[in-house]
Amino acid sequence: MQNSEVARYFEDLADLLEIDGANPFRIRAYRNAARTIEDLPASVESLAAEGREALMELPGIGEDLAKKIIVIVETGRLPQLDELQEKIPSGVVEMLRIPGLGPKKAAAVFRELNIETLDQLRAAAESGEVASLKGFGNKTAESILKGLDQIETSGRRFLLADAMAEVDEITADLLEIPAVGQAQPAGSCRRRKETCGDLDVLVTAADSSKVMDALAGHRLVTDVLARGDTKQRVRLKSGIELDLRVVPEESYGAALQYFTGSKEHNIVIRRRAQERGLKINEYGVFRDDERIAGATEEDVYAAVDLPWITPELRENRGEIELAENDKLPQLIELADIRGDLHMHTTATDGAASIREMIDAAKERKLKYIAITDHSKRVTMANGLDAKRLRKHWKDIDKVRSSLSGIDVLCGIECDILEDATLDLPDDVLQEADWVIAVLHYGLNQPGEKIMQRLLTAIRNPHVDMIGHPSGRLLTRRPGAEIDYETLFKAAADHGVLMEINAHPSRLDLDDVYAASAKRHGIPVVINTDAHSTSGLDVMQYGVYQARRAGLEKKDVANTRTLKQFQRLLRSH
DNA sequence: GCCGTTTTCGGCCCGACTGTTTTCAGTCG
Repeated sequence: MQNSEVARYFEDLADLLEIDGANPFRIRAYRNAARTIEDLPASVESLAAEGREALMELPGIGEDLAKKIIVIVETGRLPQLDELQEKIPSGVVEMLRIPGLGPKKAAAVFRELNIETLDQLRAAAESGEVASLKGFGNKTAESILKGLDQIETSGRRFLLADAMAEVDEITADLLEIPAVGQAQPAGSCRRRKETCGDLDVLVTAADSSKVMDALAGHRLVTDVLARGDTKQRVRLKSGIELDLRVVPEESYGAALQYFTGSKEHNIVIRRRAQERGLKINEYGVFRDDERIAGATEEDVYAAVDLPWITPELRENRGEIELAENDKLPQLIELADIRGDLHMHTTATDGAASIREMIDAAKERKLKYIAITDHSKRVTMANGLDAKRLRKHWKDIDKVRSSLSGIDVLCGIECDILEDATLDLPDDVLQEADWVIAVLHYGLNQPGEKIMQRLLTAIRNPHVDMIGHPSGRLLTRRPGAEIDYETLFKAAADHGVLMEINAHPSRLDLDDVYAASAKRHGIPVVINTDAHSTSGLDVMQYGVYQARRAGLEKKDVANTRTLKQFQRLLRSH
């Protein structure tokens, strides 16, 4: 059973308990547990097999939750969840997705009006029944109707690359306003999380109404959802929502820290403040009523005896302990990248020729690249069979011999077929400078079969790297069911590298598993998987993901010179 | 439900905005 499945039980239980009016701290305990399990690099199922004590080592998992996890893993059910689902119809849980309608109101329409589905809710909102409930009114009914329309289209998450493009444009435009001092994006976007649910922008301004007017009239904005003295919420044309916060200069650092999150990181930071007799809010760090810090983030962290922590690490996954012991990693930067070892040309589904890709790589100051077109199984992309591949390599060789300033490897992105064989014979793979093995098809196969395929590839002596290991496409489809512990152990044994695919829809390995690969001593390679010259520009997103995983320059193989890289390949 | 260099009980981060309210509950981030 996948960790995310186990986590789902506790998320669902927490939702139901909220509607049921349970103790909020108990609900939080379930949500914390869900998150811990979700973020766990190891398989919670195998941990459960070791017994209760092993599970209780995990933060936020006590005796009761450990028992529940074992029950879930062994039976596929959770009795408490079954009972509550019996009591509360699934339609009532769905109501929580309506903005402005939380567990209390969902419970009210269910209990008072016997409403069990979203359709019934719509009818009751239209008839005025909802508005007549105590604590409800016409505005609430209207907002429910609007929310019902909205959840059909939104509620989704957005790719980091798309979110950043929008929030950066808006931030730059706000900075043009004379009344604005500082401005920058915060939230998950600033933490470079692979997807963002909404956008946050923080500004300092003498007159907040001028800033809010400007935002309301911005070309990307369609609706103003809420507006107060310091906070405004708008919806963009793309459907994503954006929060604007206006704060005074002396609070800018505290607000930036606060609105960058993550929530989990901030809870721990605030607890540290409490332990020191301090209080942190978005206006500053206070001892009693006296502000002792707040203008910069550095000051806020210093107030709780910590060095500044880079936003990418702020997930409460151990960064605070590292900061405390002065062990924060020196994270990799884009400028550290020397090579790009995954890209396509017109030989298969790329838009640019060999020569164009090489020139574009040189423009981007890359010292070496690998051309890695598809193998024949990818018919849609005009994948290469042995004969065409050998001809392609000859073409590459011709171009590279006439060029200086960049090294070019003759590579291949070879499919791992559904029957766990490779799409090209060994004698062909042997001739390659660089072999990436990947899953493209049959991603829904059972975990065992998937692992058999990956392990076959890893054991093949010609395979150098597993590309986009899970095959996921963010916001569109989940990845294959992979046992990462087994995968990484095998890769470490056979000297096979792991990719962080930098394409904004992939970012695969993800942050949690990239960190795990590092712990297994496996060098990670960050590649663009470019299908055009501009596709080479997504390297930045792969670097963000690597930073979120805590990777340093030395952990990423393509920060080395080509000679060092090839030595690593042979020795590893 | 978890957790403990003040605690095995009694805490658990903190504030803005909205709508329905005459002082606050619910929701959200």
